[in-house]
Amino acid sequence: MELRQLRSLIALAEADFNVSRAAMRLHLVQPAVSQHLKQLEEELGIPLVRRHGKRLLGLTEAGTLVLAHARATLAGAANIQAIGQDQKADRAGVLRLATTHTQARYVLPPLIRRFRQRYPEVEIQLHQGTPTQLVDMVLRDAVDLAICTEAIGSHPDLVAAPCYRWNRCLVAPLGHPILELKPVSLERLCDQPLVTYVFGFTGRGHFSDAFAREGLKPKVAVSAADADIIKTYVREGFGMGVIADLAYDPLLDQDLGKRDLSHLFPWEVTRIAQARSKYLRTFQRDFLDLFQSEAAALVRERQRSGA
Amino acid sequence: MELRQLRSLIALAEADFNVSRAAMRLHLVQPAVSQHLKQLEEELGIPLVRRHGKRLLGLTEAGTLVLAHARATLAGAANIQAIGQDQKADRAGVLRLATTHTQARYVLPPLIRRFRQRYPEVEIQLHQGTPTQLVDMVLRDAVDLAICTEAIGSHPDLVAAPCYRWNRCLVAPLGHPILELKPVSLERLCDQPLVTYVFGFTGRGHFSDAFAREGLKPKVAVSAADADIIKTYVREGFGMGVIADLAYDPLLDQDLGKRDLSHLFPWEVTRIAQARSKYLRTFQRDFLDLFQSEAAALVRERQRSGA
DNA sequence: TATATGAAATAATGAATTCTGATTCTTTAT
DNA sequence: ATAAAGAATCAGAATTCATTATTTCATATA
Repeated sequence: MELRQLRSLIALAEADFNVSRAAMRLHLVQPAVSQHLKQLEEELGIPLVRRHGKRLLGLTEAGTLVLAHARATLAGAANIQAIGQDQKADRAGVLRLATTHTQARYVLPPLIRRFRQRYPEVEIQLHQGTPTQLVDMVLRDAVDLAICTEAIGSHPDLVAAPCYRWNRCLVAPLGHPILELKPVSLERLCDQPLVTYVFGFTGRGHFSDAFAREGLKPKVAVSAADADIIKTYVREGFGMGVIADLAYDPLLDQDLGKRDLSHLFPWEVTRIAQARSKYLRTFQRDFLDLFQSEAAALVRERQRSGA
Repeated sequence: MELRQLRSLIALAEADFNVSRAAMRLHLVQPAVSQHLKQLEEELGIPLVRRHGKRLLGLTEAGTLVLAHARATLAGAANIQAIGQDQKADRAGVLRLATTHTQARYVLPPLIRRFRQRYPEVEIQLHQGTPTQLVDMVLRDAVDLAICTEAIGSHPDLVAAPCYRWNRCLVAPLGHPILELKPVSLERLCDQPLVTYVFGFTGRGHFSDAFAREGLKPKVAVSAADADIIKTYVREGFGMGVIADLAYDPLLDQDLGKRDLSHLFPWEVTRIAQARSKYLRTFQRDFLDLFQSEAAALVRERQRSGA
């Protein structure tokens, strides 16, 4: 068994089992990938992909298993490469982060700035996805670190460190009656249409639960994956917005009023996670430390000033 | 980077950095291994082994890191091979168990017998070691499963399933006064010299703790790694023996009297553990299940009848 | 149904690699 | 100082690998 054969299998899976396309990605030629797959199947003695004649359709059951372990194996090889780079005190490299929109937009920028000052030669890649996708990305070693609020923390192959907590706030166009209401209650939130996050995103689970527990049903007019879109629809008059408190920008959102809602919903904890078996390069670990300490301070500061 | 280079590095470490010997183990010739190491160091750009002229002395710091990840990487490759074997419904293979003496001698035999009936073509390897060594063996993928009482269960890269609990009993030559004493107490155990397990073995930690908590200090005359040796010294009159209740054999130990001590010491839990990222072949998983269910029954039965 | 097209397998070639055996060079032990 | 053990070096043979060219096949289209 050779690493290149495993690479071909993975490329194949990521290219929808189009051999030519997989070969392109690997900077190889189509017959090479065909041969790798053939060799692998011959050595293992079992078919890894389902076929119809010459066309590859997908993985067999065994193939799925093998693919997972092929990923783990190559991740091991990548770790070794990383150790080499690291020990050479090479300050160049790539930092692949996966986050949700809220983090990328409202929390990360000042931290990335500081990080870039320290490591100007490191390329920063920001990947986005739903919390579930983020977890998947770290596990598949498609990214180095995931910053995420939900679905993380429990998986046995992840190591997750808590960073800071946040809650929701209500935003509405200035002059909107809800802004005058002294204590905003869950009932009042049900009076008028809401604009908030789509399911599976940024604490939407706990949001819905809070209403369900009281037997209430909010009228969600529009739901979106990120706060910018939500604010846009709020400005357009579709309803009151419920977004993460982090996502209210005192400067840019002066035309929107804000009410804290932390007495109505549970606090969410944002964590930063890595794959357990991942070797983090020095600058990657530095980013993790930076994020854990500075993000916490930053968010606390912002929550105090904005409240 | 090639898998064979990683194999050479590992063989090197396991052959005390004697290149020729490492090559032998790999069925290669000395220059091949030399080259692998050189290639690896060149690709990574860092020295992996410390040298004195041409002699290799040991790993550098980076080398230690790389070695660990090399093991993980090859374990991944081995997993893939195992999947292949398994899916071919190949009933042959190797089951590598690591246990302490007590398990191998008093618990495993009937289970191994049953397992062999089911899988006559599987070779069973019984490795022995201290609990710490056992953990190390599973983590290094030197064995498939470890059966062990201490030091296991907490490590994040292990999955451990509890199987049964046991406690200690006292053994002494027939006619020994302690055998007549109604309730044996910790104080009485301190009256005369004891023969029991060496430290780091089979619950010796909890054994010593129990005395320490009462401010007592037992007179341990002889300590040994396994119950057979302990019983031998008891027969020779060196003192009273304290061994695992499992290790008293009603047939072979008729010349020794037995007293239960489970009111004096905490129960120990024996677990069976595998590396988290390990793919277990069907027969290996079957053994695990067999052990978990049947060993529990067997031990309960033996504890009842012997008590 | 016949045909065209896109895609995978096959085959042959040439380049690169990997292992080996012989040899030289060093270190360590006597 | 000498012998012995062990590691690096080098050249050659064997193998492997990726490539191009070609054939075979599946699917879409007329």
